[in-house]
Amino acid sequence: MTRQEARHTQRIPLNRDRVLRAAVALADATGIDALSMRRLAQELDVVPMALYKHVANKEELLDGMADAVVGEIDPPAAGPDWQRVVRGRILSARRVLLRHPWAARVIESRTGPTPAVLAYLDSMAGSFRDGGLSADLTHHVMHAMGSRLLGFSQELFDTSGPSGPPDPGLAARYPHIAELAATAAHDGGSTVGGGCDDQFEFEFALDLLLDGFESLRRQGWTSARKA
Amino acid sequence: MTRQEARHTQRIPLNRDRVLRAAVALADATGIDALSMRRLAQELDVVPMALYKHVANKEELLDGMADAVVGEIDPPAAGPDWQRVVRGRILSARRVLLRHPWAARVIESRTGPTPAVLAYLDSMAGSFRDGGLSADLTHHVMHAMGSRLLGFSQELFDTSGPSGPPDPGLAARYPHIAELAATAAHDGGSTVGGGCDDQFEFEFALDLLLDGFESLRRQGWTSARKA
DNA sequence: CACCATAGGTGTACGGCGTACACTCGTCAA
DNA sequence: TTGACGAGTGTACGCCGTACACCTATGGTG
Repeated sequence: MTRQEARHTQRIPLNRDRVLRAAVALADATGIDALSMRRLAQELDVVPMALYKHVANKEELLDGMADAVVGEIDPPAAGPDWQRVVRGRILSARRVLLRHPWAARVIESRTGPTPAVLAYLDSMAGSFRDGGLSADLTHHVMHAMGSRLLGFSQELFDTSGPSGPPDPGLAARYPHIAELAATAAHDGGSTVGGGCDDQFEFEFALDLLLDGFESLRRQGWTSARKA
Repeated sequence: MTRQEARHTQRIPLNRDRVLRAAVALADATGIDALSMRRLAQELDVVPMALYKHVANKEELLDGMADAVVGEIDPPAAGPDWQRVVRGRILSARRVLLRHPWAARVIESRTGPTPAVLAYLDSMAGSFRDGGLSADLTHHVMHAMGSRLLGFSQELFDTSGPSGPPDPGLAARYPHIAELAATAAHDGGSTVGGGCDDQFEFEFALDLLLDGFESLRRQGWTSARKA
């Protein structure tokens, strides 16, 4: 077998899809900060510049990765109860985001919305409208949800991790936070170590918002502002 | 005047505070992406490595910048109505964040909470507790607020910018979004161009959440979960 | 068949980044 | 006088994204 034949048989040609797949896998495995064009090329057994035949630049690569992730979200389930429909889909989005922890930051960093995100938001707006919310209310509701629509928990800092024993000095400086941490500590649930039950917190906020929206819908809320 | 005297008189010695101040100013002026150690050093008329006598590395510089910004938030006003107190402080935080548009991303990207952020959160937790919310409820409420506590609007994409005339093809592909954009377009308010009234949207979501919290407080809500 | 345009992969190179490390030099205590 | 020390310097290394010129196999056209 000549070298050319060997190369011929073993090497499937690159294409945009394979590049994006590999990028997502690499980000999953090593984190978004470790994702460089050079590293990705190496993973694909190719010289870095080869990637540029399939994506214009790194920004476009990130766009494609964001779209790939958003495309993993389940389609909306049918049903008469709009809160259930929306809730279910958002929790699906959250599961996707948990599979790809880097994705939240990437999606947020896109300057404009990518097609898949637009499609998702459009479909989500449709769910609200189908549920009987006015266009006016739906608009503000979508804003109020913000990135929570895509399952971001948008915590201020990462509550996971080792966390270890609480710093005693910290309790003195930040008494209220210490008190909160104490209440969180002595209930079991899905939180084994020290942290909070992120899933509970997410659903708590989500349901609070959805209930608020439904209440506004029932009372025929309309934005009072006009020129 | 000798060269030494000239140097002596014109050059105030660097210190951590001056470095942080300059970094914030530079980020305000040119954006966070344009902030590099080299560029910052140049701004301070100093060689890049000089900065490392005052900050350990770039991450610590960003930590310091985050703390500086959070430190600009007004202290809590006193008052019997906890919703007013919290609301006022969050709107102050939002004003600060609008002055430093890069700050949201920087704060979010910190791996652990910085001291100023901790102090802010602690004080905020205190406001909830003073308002009569239980430690339990306060805990979940803080999570539900998430980064909104610091005034992040956490929109999915930037609604500012030129935006221009709406793409007609876009309306066909995303009919619900087009409908929402239409409702947003034909009301005046503080939105002159095409975009939404971000301040209205922010306060809408904020008040919805605060009202929800107060409602839970009144009905003596407690998290039902236990081991 | 000969030809050549084209698409995909290569190699080299540039400018920018964060920062390690060894240095100089002015100040000040002993 | 000396010697430690803190602040600023200079050089260098290994990353990064990517412009640009190049090679080469492929496939349509005369």
